[in-house]
Amino acid sequence: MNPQKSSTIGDVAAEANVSVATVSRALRGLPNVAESTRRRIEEVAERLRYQPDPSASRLASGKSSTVAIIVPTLEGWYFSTVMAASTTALTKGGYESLIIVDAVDDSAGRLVDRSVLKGVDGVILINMALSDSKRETLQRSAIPVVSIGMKIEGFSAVSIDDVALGFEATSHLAGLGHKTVGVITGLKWNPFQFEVSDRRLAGHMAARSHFSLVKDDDLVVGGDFSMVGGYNAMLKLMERPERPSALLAFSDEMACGAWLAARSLGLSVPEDISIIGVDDHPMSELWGLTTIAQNVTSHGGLAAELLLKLLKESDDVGDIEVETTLIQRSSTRVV
Amino acid sequence: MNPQKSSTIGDVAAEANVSVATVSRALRGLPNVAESTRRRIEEVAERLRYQPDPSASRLASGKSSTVAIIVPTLEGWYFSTVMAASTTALTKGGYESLIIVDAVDDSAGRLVDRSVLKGVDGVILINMALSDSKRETLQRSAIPVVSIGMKIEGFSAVSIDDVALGFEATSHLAGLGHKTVGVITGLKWNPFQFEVSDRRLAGHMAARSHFSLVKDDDLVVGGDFSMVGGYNAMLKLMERPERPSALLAFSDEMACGAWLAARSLGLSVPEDISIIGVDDHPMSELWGLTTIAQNVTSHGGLAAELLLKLLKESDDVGDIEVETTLIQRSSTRVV
DNA sequence: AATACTAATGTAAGCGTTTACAGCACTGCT
DNA sequence: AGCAGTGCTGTAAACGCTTACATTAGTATT
Repeated sequence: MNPQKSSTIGDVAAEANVSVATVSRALRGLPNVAESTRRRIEEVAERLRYQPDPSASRLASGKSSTVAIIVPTLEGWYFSTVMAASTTALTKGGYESLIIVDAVDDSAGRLVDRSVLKGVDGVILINMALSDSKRETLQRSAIPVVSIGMKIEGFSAVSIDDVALGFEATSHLAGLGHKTVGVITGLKWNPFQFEVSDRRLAGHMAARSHFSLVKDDDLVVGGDFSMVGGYNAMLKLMERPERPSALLAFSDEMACGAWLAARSLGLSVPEDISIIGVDDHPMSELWGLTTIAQNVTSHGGLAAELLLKLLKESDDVGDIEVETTLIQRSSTRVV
Repeated sequence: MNPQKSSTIGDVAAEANVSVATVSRALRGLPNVAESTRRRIEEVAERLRYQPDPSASRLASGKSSTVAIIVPTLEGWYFSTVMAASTTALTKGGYESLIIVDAVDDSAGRLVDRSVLKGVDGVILINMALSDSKRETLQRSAIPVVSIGMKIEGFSAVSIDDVALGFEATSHLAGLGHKTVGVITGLKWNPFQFEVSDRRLAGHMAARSHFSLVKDDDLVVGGDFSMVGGYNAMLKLMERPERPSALLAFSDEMACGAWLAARSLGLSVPEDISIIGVDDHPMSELWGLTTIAQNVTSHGGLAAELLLKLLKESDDVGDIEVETTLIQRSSTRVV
């Protein structure tokens, strides 16, 4: 009936005829406890189904063994994949994952408001653009932070060279003879979070000049990193009198959405239009989509490991820049 | 330099010339504290940047304001979507979300092993089949649990009628005149987690008999709820001499993967084969995929709200069965 | 004016750990 | 025999809150 209070370290100590200190040491594998005592304590703990109370450990030790994973949204393949990878690595390292959705337009901001930061040992930021006040709060908290996908002053980061990526993708297209290339960016995605998209666009623009491509403004339209966004963006792009012969989408999901839009307009890929995406989403191979792979899973894992290292050694570990590679499949061809 | 110890409730109390008890009451909005005092305390707290230490609150109050969201995997649209919805609702309700990946093949099982359960006020299970020992552990912990997608004895659940779903999808196909319908299930998905897939299959089988459809065993092949899985399953299905004229895939992602496979074999949808999926994934509209919608987002939200209610009133709230609806688009047609 | 409430605040005992320090029983050395 | 060292264990003070209970002052009731 009464959900019988679960046993505490004291119960175990009493039952095993030792002090709580010894139980604490024994159960955590610390040295200086006789093998025989340890075994006895473990046996008692098992029998009593003793589980240390995390809150009490935290309060006493100051360590929570949990890290906050902060994301602007949970929607879309990118975020869930990175998060999954980070969580897995963190679990392996003995940490729990507290997930926090901190929409940027949420003016208050979960991050600043709540006392979450006092409850975690570290923070992983996934593609989070921080307002100054949030960055400051985070910095002042003095807990290790690693950012994924975006370099943020003062924190370690795992990222790619988005500018180079934009350039490379475009130059692939240019190399195939395309002069008019449309771009679907991620501008709409997050009002305060232009950065990734902007950098890729900067790379594209550089290539545009370098290869003397058509420079019209209406060749760039905003998506939101989703298939639906890509679909709609493509429709808009195709309203142009002179249709682009190639398309660069800043994510594979948008690229596939655009592909579907193209098809709905009666266009074939790559016969009528070449498409290149970014990510190397698992479905891209099925589509035969040419893309710039960025190994999203490893981003998440690397960041977690970086954080784990910071948590242990606490001296600053540098940034990691992950390589991207062009994977040429059948969605792009010479014009 | 020294990450200057952040201020405690004691600091605030001293600065405001009141006792810690009053500060505690004031900051938590409890009654019985004079407006003037409250304002003064709030002002001091603000100035000192005081944030209560969650571990200490938890230890003292016994409530952690966090709930564990337990999933077998984080991969795939379904899980990330449900999780996102739950997290959002929980945040709104003042709870943090601890995410726990408890792969079933992980014999030990995070759930049983670690003292996670002592650190949370509630649990949301997303499509988790529990071993008996895990269910027992959970039950013994006496904390509220709600299960999504699967009814589990002893816990509240938010789910759909998977058997009916399997029947309805099949009868839609049968109604269009199809006699040979292939099925892509989710068997491979999780070795211990056949249940959802099995129930849908049972519904399908019932319809198969009811409508006198072709009954060959090789009309049912296992996918893993992903596009890639659907693609491969479709390839396998099509090795059959007498090809099915219609396909039921237990998720939209698999359906689309199958669609791509069909195309790679030179088949058109729905001319050569009709396809129906399950979920109403956002991309399904773009494809024109006929599907049984199950409003995944609302599942996550409803479950969270159910849990919130349990957390408050603690009397047993019943189960919720969410409606599913057939959405007919252009991927199915008369044979 | 004495009594009974009520509202605001304070006191202090937990909550269940961790950990610095002390203590004790040996062993081995001089 | 005395002493230092070592290995194991116990004592007790934190950790930073919440909360039952006590106290005080002020107001209303008779």
